[in-house]
Amino acid sequence: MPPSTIEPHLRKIYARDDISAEEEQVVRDLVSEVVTYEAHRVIARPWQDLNHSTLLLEGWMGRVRDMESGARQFTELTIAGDFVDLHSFTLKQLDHEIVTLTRSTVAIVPHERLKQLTIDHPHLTRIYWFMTNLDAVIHREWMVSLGRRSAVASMAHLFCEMLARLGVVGRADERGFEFPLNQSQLADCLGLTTVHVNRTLQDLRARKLVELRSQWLKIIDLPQLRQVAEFDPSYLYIHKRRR
Amino acid sequence: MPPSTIEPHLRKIYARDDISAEEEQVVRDLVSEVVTYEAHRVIARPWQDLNHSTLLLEGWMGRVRDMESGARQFTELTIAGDFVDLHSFTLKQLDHEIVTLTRSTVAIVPHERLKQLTIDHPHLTRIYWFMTNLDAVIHREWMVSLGRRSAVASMAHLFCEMLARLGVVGRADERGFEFPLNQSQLADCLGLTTVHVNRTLQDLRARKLVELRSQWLKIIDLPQLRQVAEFDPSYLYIHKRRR
DNA sequence: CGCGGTGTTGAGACCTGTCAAGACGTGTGG
DNA sequence: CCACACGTCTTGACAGGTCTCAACACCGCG
Repeated sequence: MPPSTIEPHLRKIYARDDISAEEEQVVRDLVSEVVTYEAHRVIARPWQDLNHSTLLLEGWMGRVRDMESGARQFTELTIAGDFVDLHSFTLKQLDHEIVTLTRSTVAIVPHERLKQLTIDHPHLTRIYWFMTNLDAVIHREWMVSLGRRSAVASMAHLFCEMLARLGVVGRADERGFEFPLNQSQLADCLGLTTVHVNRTLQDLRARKLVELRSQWLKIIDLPQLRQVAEFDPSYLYIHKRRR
Repeated sequence: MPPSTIEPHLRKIYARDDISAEEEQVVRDLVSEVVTYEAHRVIARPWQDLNHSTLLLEGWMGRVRDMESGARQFTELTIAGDFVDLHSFTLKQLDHEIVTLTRSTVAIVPHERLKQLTIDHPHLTRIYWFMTNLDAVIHREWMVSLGRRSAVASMAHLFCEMLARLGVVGRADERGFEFPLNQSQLADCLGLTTVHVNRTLQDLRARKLVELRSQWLKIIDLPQLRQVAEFDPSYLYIHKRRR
């Protein structure tokens, strides 16, 4: 496991904008403490009052909506460098759970410090505002998958998305990446059943696009995978632009 | 048609936080001009550079993702008082189209003024940041519909959502509201086909929950409708809280 | 060695999609 | 005032993707 530092978060920022050395220090000083959680823990429950946001340094976490029927829908997967719940700063309470998918190390960022940031650092404020807007962009892409893509295409799309996002923080290359979700969790991302996820995975494997074994996603034919997914990475806004 | 003013927007704000008289004036001064568009126009295309955001004063607009195959997915419906693309301020370009569903009057808000807002008015900045986070909350609710709800339930849920949101800006009561989408557009919101939307609408009508005729959604049995939808309005954050 | 979690398989049902045709309705032009 | 046209809504028959339920296999771990 790489050391748990704020570097991936800075890489995520620098992929979208430039910040000064002073601003970088402000970002580092947002963190009040660093905590490690075991895998499969619920870190925050819906409608609970929150006074800090959680920046994921290492591991995988997710946002899940639970339904009365027992059905679940993941609404986002978060990886090293992502804020898991930056939106809790303005929302104060979340509409979903925050869970760990693997053992995870996080940095705690008190909302009080974010509030001070909105007073003293308009540029960083715009960058963090951008980051939550980026979450919404990813949400929209998932909506397209859930609403309009076939099971194969949406699964392929998810793999392409994670490859691109993990690439930004140095956690993936074109051979593959660690993918810690089981088939049931994958089903809850894609709006499918476990059984169908299993068959879809076999389909992707039979087509010689990817293989998922023991938490590792092996990419066999990226160009074809992208084509099946109709994947266009533009929506991840991986380019610098003054915000 | 009610007069096109910024009042619905202020109502939307006041439903979530209080602002001072001075701040209210700042909000009013964000607007550089007011424009009216005909129905069924594309107002902004994906990846086009934008230097202003669009605040909807009157009418219905939407955000749509177009796919190569010709399939479409609406990702949000916007009504009087909503910013259609506040997120374009930090994104600079959008990942989707902006279209008018009805004749619409909008206020143009130059990004330059929003940038100045982030420098001079941290509280208003947090409120507008909240507003884009609210869009993301609605996105998550749609993801749940697209991924985990049946056709009947997600349609019922959409009607409940629009009732609640329109209520905030005084455009609906418990008898119903104007609903200008045709069945094909409704299908593109719900991730269904037109044919199935037609049958689902008949289902809701047979159950004596709602009737949709000539652009008017008549609500017959709201408690039952909510139950079918498993609708819980908390996610709309319709309560004041210091942001 | 047994156990719990996870992955795999089969058969059948069901929800939603596809395709195609026809009905309705409103505005327009002759 | 009628005829027509176009968009929209409706219907039927059938196909197909995904779900359900149940059983079984695999595997790491205590």
